[in-house]
Amino acid sequence: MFKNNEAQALSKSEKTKERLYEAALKLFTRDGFDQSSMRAIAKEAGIAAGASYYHFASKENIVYEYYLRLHQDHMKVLGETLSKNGSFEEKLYLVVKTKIEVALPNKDMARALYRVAANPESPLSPFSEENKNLRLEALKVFQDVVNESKDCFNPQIKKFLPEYLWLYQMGIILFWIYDSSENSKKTFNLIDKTVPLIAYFNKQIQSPFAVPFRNKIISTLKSFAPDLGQITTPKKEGL
Amino acid sequence: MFKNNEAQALSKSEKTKERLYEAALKLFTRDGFDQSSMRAIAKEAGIAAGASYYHFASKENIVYEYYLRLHQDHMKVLGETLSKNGSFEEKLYLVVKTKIEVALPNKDMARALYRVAANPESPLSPFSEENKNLRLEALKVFQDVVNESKDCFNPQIKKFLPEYLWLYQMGIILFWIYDSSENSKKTFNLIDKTVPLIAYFNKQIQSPFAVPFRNKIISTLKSFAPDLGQITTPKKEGL
DNA sequence: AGCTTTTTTTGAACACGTTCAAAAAAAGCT
DNA sequence: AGCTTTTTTTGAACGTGTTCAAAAAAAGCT
Repeated sequence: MFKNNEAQALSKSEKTKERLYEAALKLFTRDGFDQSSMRAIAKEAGIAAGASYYHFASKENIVYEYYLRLHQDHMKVLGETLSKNGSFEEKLYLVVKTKIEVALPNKDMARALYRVAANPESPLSPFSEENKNLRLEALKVFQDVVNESKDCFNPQIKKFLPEYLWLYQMGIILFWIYDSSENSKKTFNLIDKTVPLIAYFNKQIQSPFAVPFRNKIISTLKSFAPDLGQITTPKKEGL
Repeated sequence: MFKNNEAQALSKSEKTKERLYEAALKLFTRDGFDQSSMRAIAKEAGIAAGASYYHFASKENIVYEYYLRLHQDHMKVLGETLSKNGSFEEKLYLVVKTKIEVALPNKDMARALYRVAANPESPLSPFSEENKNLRLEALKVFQDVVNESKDCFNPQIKKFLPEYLWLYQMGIILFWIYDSSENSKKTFNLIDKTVPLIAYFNKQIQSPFAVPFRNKIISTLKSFAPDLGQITTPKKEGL
């Protein structure tokens, strides 16, 4: 039944899967997601169309694979450069900037991904139950940004901040997808401006003058924290 | 060539279109957007599948028709209740709340719409060139909210505020689409909390103490005003 | 009424994503 | 080696959104 270690047992299949993934990436990049058919991708990889579905559950799942690897690449880049000693602002800036930089080479894939993301019923949505683990993974980075920086945070805000920073990053990515400026200049400009704004806002809100405003914000944050560990998308909903 | 008034000339065709639209709405509501085939919709309307494409350019275009009517309904509701005399907060609250209320009966359509919205290449995207007019229409409401209220605004902020309020509304709708709470309770709760927050934030920022912060914000708003009259989505983009 | 032009409908066809029973290949076992 | 079981591939088939030439219906015109 169960043979030795799985990694080895699957290695033959993994090879074909890798070939398929690379063929898909090539065609997606060249012709776009919609314009690349599964038949063409399979042909490029040298297998029959039907075989693709042995390796990927769907066409969108190939994009999901891209999503996973993107995250891994991001982690790798951060592992090298995200030092333990930096301000909140510096760290947040680094995380979000590198996220875009890593995704940059294939905007079309990112677009396909966000089309899926916008469909709450899709199991590939970043908010779906199936993606809980990856979401929690991504959240860890922002927990690090908040907890391991030398800045001070209101304890209540500190609790929710990572989840909202994740949402902020989602917003930046969405902006980037729509951004047709040269080299995504506008997106990087937006990051350059909003990260300091967030940091500044956070500092200002610590002032005694800001107490009532801060309380309002805390109250709102509390009610609507994305609660990334618990989000589930409705399978069906009547009327 | 051109006969009398167009409205009358098209009336026969419009009738079939209306039948088709209602059949689509019925099936979408009952079975969902993806689960309703064009063949089934056409059958329900009593015509051949091919004929549907004489009336609607695509399946998604039916959703777009829904989008248009939603806006008209919203305008109708606002026309009755959005008085010229109200605070910024009251007006903003009314606009956003009624927007959701009008859309409420068919969340599935709204979901299908936002799936399209997330695809910048789609001509149906709310950011696309083709939708410029509708976008400007929607913007007018927020211009009214800002200009016709008795509140004071920093002149520079006043200039960009309507476009950002439109984005805010987009965000609320996106939240609503994911919101599976009973009667969309959570979404209304979010509106209840964020509208006062926006109003309060706006008031606070007028204080002399807030000058440096305000300037930072104005600078950012300036650079990234959505500029809703000029957005165009890229047809294709290399690499 | 008869002829022409325009508008609307039809149904077969296309390419697509996906499924699946059957075949082939590989691995495991004695 | 031969047999069994598992893994992987195949290619035909399904239902889908959409297109299009041809047919039908309607409208316009004299």
